Amino acid sequence: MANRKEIRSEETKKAILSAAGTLFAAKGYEAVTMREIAKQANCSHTTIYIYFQDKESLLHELSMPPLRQLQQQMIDITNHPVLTPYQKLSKVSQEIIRFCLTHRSMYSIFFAAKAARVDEEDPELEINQLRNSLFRLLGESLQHCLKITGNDERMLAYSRIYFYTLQGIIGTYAISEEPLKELFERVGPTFELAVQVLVAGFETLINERMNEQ
Amino acid sequence: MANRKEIRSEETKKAILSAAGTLFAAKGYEAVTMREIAKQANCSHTTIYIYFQDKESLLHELSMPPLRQLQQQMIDITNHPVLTPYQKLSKVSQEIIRFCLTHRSMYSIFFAAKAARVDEEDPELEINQLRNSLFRLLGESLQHCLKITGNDERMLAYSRIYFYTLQGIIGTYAISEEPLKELFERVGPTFELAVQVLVAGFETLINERMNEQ
Amino acid sequence: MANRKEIRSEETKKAILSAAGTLFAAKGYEAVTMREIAKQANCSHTTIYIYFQDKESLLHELSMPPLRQLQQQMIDITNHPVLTPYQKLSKVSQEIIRFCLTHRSMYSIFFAAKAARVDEEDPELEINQLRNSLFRLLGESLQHCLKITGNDERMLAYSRIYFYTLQGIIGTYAISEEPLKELFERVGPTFELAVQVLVAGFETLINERMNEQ
Amino acid sequence: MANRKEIRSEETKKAILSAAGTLFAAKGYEAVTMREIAKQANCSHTTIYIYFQDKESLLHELSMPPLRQLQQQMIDITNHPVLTPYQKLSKVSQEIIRFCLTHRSMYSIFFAAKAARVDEEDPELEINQLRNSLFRLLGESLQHCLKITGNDERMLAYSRIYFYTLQGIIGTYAISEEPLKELFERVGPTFELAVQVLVAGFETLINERMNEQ
DNA sequence: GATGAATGAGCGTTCATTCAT
DNA sequence: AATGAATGAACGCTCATTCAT
Repeated sequence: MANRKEIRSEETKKAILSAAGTLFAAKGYEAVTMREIAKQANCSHTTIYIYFQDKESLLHELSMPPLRQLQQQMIDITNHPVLTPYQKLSKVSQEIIRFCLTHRSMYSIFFAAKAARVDEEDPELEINQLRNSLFRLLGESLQHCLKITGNDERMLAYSRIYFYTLQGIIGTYAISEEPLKELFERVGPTFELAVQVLVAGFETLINERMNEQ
Repeated sequence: MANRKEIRSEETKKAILSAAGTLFAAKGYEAVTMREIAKQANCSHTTIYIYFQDKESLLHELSMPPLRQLQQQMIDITNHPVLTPYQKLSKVSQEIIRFCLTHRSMYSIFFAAKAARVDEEDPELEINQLRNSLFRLLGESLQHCLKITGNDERMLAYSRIYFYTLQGIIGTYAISEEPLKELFERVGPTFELAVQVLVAGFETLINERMNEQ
Repeated sequence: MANRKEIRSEETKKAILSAAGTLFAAKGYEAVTMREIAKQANCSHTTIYIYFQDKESLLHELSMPPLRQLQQQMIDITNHPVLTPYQKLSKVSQEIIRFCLTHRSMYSIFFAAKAARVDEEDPELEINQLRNSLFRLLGESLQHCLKITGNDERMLAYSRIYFYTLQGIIGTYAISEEPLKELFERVGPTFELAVQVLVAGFETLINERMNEQ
Repeated sequence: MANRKEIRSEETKKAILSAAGTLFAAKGYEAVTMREIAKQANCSHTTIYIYFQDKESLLHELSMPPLRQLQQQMIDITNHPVLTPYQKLSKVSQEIIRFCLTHRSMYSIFFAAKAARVDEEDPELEINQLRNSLFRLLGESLQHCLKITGNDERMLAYSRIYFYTLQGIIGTYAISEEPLKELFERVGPTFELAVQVLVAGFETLINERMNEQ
């Protein structure tokens, strides 16, 4: 029965993705071998090549669903009826941080400029679209929070600075082996404080500038 | 003439260092092979072993002199008789950023936690000492700027946040291929603005807290 | 058919073992490279790593079965109901010689003191156990033949001398390229004569000593 | 002055030979590198190639003088006016053993069949001549001791057996790291006993055979 | 669809040896 | 005569990938 086979096939693919995800997260992309993935997925290493073109494709495909999930979370927060703009920005930021540290090995795909492989087709475009969408959402969230209208250079600079700090938080802990839970207990409040500091700083500068004029 | 030989030899060594530096910066230490370095340095891969004990030594030798230079610059700025604490912090930060982006790949050596391998000897210790010294200098500079005395938890959190942003700036551009000069013309002012924002933010929070009490 | 594949696989493994055995015997373990073995086995050098963990494992796997066989032969001879002690000693000695010259290079594994690396695990232990067992069997055989009871210093010296001669026979011909059959036709009787000479010599000294007392 | 230079040159060569001798003896031929030899000889590793064609030549040249010395010792013992034939055989054997264990790494040159490199010229011949001479001296010494006249097959077999035991003694301890002095204190008497046993054995067989006839 | 067998390219490193001076 | 610089070949080994079934 074709149906039976399809189900079985889909299961294998999922097993591979799951194994790869776990291993990439645990040891980093480079340090994981195809045979390791195969062993954890309970299949032959050659089987992986039936479903995925190569190792990199695996990583790619692996990163799409959680990215989409993150996107949805960010949209949900953005559209939340009750939260204040600041709360939205803070929550969105926390989600991004949490996501990136949960998928340590993959975050490089969408945060690193290199990820944009230009020689690829639709799937490649999709990940770039997604990435751009996330950045836009974050930028808008910041903009709402700062109550700035228009997309002037100043806003661009603020967005960048905000992004730097986020990137720095993620980069600092992406390589650590500390379990996520402990990590957040230890420095999670500092992450929230960082948002507070940045927003306060932005506002101070905005006010100063208004007074100057 | 022995001189001629020595010059030639020195040139080869420099060519190797230069090639290694460029490649490490471009692709990261792990991803670069000795043969690649040799090809770029226009020599045999075995020649590298005449001048350097192994791949790691190459990286080490490559990173120590600029690190020492950076340390000196930071000390000079810190001890400057005229500059205000804020100016010192800003300048020190700019130097760190400039240094890390000049030596893109190597910054991982002292910014990445991994570098601190305790089972090594003096040379390894030296790099760790240097690193600690740099962090301390930066932390003190921030502390002076914020006029906080004592080393409480709040100061630690602020230091961390400050560090995140720096790390983020560096991480964001470390992988880009953009020439340093252009890069600084384009976003250098944003880096300065980032310091301004952070300091303003810290001060706002400090004041709020004082008013609360 | 899975069978077809299995057979092919088994053939490859055997080809590798055979090639390795021949080469080790001809040139000695250290002097043989994996690529040489592969070439002689008509496969890629990487293929060897499919069947054997590393070079040492190859040697190990190559030497265990014949060693076990030798042990069994020695036990069988020792327990033989009809043979005289002298005949047993002679036969046991011949088997050891024949074995070592059949597996020329590998004899170094258990005759060379180096083999006894204590930092290894079970497999390594097994080969050491085997070796000890062989030596014990040989020693006991000599002791029965000489009708010496107790394990005094004299017996130890005699055992050593007996062992030297055996080792000398093996060492002399281990490096020769002469086919085994021809070799035994040519000097096999001399090997038997050597046992005769040694036993006669031992007995003479034993008698002399008894008369002295 | 040519003389001055020649002396200096000769000194360098001697230094190299001395260094190589020490190192070969200590670590074995294969494990010693040309650079090591050069360092110990206080010269550049390229200098070695001025005096010796390659590494193997070094070993070769190194083995000639001690071999000649051994030959002289054996001749002296053989021609000794007072010693009995048995004493001569025993002494000659002890000298061979002592020599081989003193020059552990080199003994393979003249005891191993491989040493006879056929593609070489006079020097090669010399070492072979020497080797043959040593074997002849030993054989004659044994023959005198056994009082056998003529060179029949039986004598050849006895010579072989005697040689096996010597070879075995040397082979057994050539690979050990035990200092020579300790070694001889520990098992030197056993070496003498071996000669005793063999001679006694030979004599027993000779007598038996005479009685048979 | 799935797999075991097999491979070529490549890794860091070492070495004896040659070249230019 | 002597040397530092430089090299090619080779080492054991790993890996992602392809082939034949």
